[in-house]
Amino acid sequence: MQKKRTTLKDIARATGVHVSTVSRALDPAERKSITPEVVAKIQAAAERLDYRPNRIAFGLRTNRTMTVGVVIPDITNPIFPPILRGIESVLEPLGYASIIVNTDSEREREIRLLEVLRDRGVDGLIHAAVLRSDPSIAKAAQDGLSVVTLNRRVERSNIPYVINDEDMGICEMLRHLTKLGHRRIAHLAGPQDLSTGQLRLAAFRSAAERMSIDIDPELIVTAIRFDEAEGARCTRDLLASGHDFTAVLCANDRLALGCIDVLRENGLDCPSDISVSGFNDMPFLHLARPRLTTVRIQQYDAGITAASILLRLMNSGADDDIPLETVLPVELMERDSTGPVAARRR
Amino acid sequence: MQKKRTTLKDIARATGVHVSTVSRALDPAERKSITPEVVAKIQAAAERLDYRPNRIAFGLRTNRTMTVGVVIPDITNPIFPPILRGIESVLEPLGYASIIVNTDSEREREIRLLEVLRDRGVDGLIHAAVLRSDPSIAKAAQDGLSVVTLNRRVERSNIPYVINDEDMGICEMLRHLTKLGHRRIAHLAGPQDLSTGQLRLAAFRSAAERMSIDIDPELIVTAIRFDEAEGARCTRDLLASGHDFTAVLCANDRLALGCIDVLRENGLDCPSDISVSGFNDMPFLHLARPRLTTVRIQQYDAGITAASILLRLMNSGADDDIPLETVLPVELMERDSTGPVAARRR
DNA sequence: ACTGGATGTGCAAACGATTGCACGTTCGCG
DNA sequence: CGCGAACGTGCAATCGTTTGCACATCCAGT
Repeated sequence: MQKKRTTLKDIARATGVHVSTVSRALDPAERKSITPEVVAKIQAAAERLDYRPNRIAFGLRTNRTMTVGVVIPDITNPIFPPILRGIESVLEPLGYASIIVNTDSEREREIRLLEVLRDRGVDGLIHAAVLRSDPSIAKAAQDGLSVVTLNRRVERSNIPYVINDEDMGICEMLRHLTKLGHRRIAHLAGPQDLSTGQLRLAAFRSAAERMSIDIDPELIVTAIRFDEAEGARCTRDLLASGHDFTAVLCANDRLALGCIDVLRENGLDCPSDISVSGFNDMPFLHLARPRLTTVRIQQYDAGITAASILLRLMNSGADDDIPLETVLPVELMERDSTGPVAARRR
Repeated sequence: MQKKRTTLKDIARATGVHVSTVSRALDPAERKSITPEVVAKIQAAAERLDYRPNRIAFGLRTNRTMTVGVVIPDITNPIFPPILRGIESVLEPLGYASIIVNTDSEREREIRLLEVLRDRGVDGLIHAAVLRSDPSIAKAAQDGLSVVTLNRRVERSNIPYVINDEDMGICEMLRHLTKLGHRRIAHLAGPQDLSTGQLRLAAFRSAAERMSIDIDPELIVTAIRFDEAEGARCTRDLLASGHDFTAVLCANDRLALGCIDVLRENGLDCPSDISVSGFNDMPFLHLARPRLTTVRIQQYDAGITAASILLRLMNSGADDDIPLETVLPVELMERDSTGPVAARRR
């Protein structure tokens, strides 16, 4: 079907040398061991015949596919596209291609897709969908596959990871809320089987302690997914509990959006009645009203960083000391969804 | 580095048969030519040794990589993730992986990435970023590569394409606006080197003619990109022209968002002063206020359809008659950004 | 002039699978 | 009982590269 491509053999025939000589002449590293005129002749022929190396054959011989796998929960979640572009921006110029797979946060799916990627002989893996304890990925790393995790980390392993400064983000947000006079602050926590959810909850607790704010345990409710529906459900629970609160610090933006919707349904205005904050500053968030106060994380840079570390990992002589942990700075984005606590509720 | 995987040879050694026998026993199509007991023995060994076929070797031998390339302008544009999930939903279960590349609508980049994909020996290509006249992709198709284009089509070629019913969408939107009393309707057209931009403008013209609405040529302004900034610029031009209008029908949602911003800047309210409509109904649009009246296209289904056609193309005996054109239905979404024309402006 | 080390090129074996062909059994049928 | 077809398995080539090794050739040093 495909018009057949020219191979080393074709060039060898055209120039009257052996295919191994052609191979060497075309390889910058080996080129020096070949007479310059021969190299020139071969390069000319390669050019003329429009030679393009067969990556499949290369891969079979060298066991390097120049391909990396990227595992994410779901590409339709808008925080991932910028991350992918970040990854691509460092890997693509070096000749790597990436295969992106969506786990939908399902363990079965994740395991199967991991198999698929390994079957395809990826040289490395960027994993942005690991669970806190994730045997399959730990095993892959054990087997010698280069792995970096992104946004999340797998505990008790030496897999390098790139995360955001969750502590700082939560802490600044809490400070922001207290500065506005809030004391009864609810936390809409993320899934506890994900390190982001867990870290942000822990950060919330410790920051509250440091600032000596009493946290009513009933005001901490845990979502089982990071989405609007769960944000809505948790907020309903919060309201139903009867415990009073003037602000809700949410573990991510989507929970916050769901939260605001339910407040509105119940006749509560954000921010004049209740302040709500998010986390991530996801793309297109600027469309929402009120504009959400949130913590911006560096999505594109996270991709760049993870890819760079993966590169070092793949090329390391094992002597290379790769940083196990990279924490990216975050930034508080004060917008309209948080405001001073209403006088009557103080 | 990688712990080495078990190969056919290992199984052959373990079971005392020849590697070719192992190959056949493991291939459902060839299996019937082997004694059942032998098959059983081989399968058991394969199981025990955790055999996983090497796709690279398979690819080299058979010239099928079970990989498809997906070319899009930019993954951070939210209409693409659902499309990708649609594609994945049909291809992944069949063992295909996809390599996604972003062209940023740059011709150079597109050409280079196309090369990359061909070098990697993709079995087929779904291209959602073609230009109206796109020699490089036409050439690829000519060379025998299976190609389907999505959302756009390349003219004067027999490359199958999947598009939306732009005509119907524009027509219904226009009808909707006229029903609200609008007569002086501006069109914010998309880039004319993209088939969507061109088709929607043509649809606008012909629909207006059919409905006998006079279109002031000065009220048609053309964006050079499909983004908010261009929507803003064009709207400024529109206002500066001094020609009066009560509604702006935009060629896509992002143009509409930019348009509404500029109207607001100029003290004009949408929809009470001027109605604005979009196209695509992109994800997260529901966050915007006013909620944008737009035309919903079937993003996920478009991915499914394109992938299905690609499959037929890749497996066709060439006798198979593949539909050249597939037009997906669209749906008018009436929301808050369009309203009756103000009495004083009638 | 002879030895010895460069230096450049060719040879052939990998990598792990698929597949046309040949070979040796076994079985059915006349 | 014998012949040929059918059946099951093995052999070896092949896909396009890379790469360790052998083998010439040449030149310098003694």
